[in-house]
Amino acid sequence: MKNKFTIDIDNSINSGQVFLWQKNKNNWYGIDGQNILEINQENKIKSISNVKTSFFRKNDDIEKIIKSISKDKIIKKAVRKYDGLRIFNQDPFQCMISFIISSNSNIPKIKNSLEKISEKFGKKVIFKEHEFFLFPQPEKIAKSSINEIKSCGVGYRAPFIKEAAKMVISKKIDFENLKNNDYKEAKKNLRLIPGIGNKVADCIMLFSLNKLDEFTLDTWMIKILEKYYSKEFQIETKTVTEKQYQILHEKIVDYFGPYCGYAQQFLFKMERENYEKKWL
DNA sequence: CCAAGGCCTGAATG
DNA sequence: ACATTCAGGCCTT
Repeated sequence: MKNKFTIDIDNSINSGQVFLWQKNKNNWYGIDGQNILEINQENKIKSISNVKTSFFRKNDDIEKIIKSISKDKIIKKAVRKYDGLRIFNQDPFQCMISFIISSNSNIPKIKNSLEKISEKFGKKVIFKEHEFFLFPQPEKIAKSSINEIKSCGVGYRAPFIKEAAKMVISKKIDFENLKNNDYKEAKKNLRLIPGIGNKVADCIMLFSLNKLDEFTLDTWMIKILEKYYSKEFQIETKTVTEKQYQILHEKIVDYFGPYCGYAQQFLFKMERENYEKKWL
């Protein structure tokens, strides 16, 4: 019997937030930084480190969150249809690299690139009789050459990736600080990293820095706003400019409230399924 | 402040 | 087959 506290693992993994996951028979296996997670059919979670993980955000009061974001028919429908969809709390470094790679790309390709990066630079480990590669540490990527990084299929993003890793090592970017920063401050800092603009910063903040009060405005979310929310949020320019992004974002946070990140995830999932887009 | 064009790559499209 | 387009953007002009 399904209830509000049951996580729908398949839908949550296949919602554009994580990429290094694979299903083997009935179990899901995923890389999260230096950890590997296994989820079986009964939603039992095991990790290679046996350290308690907050990956599944079980402390979120999901009932309260759902109530809070359920402002209209559209979002209510999405919430109902994708009942167990949850946001994960990822390793920030892996999340940051993932979304730098995501720009101007698509899910299968992002996954492919991240797998190559893990294989090339990450530590090989055996877990549950399967071979995995952990996500590489920042140091490893920072001292690699641009061409080595390029060989993972990331193209022009290679120098961004290297610089991002260097900024983490030098503490110009400190994830623990960013977690304590508010939305605006964290975003300002993240955007110092090359390859991280509005959209990428928003993803990193929602998926790894506990910023539930963000709403990512990628092409899909814009499409959704135009389709279902044209009265509430008018988009004035052809492409969403810096200024427009800010104005729109503020309006949306006003509308959906402090947990609007969840609203984004439900709407995104719904619309992508409508278009039958590919997942992992 | 806004619009336009280039950028790696590979899957999809014609 | 082979060329062209396009995809969860970013950055520079």
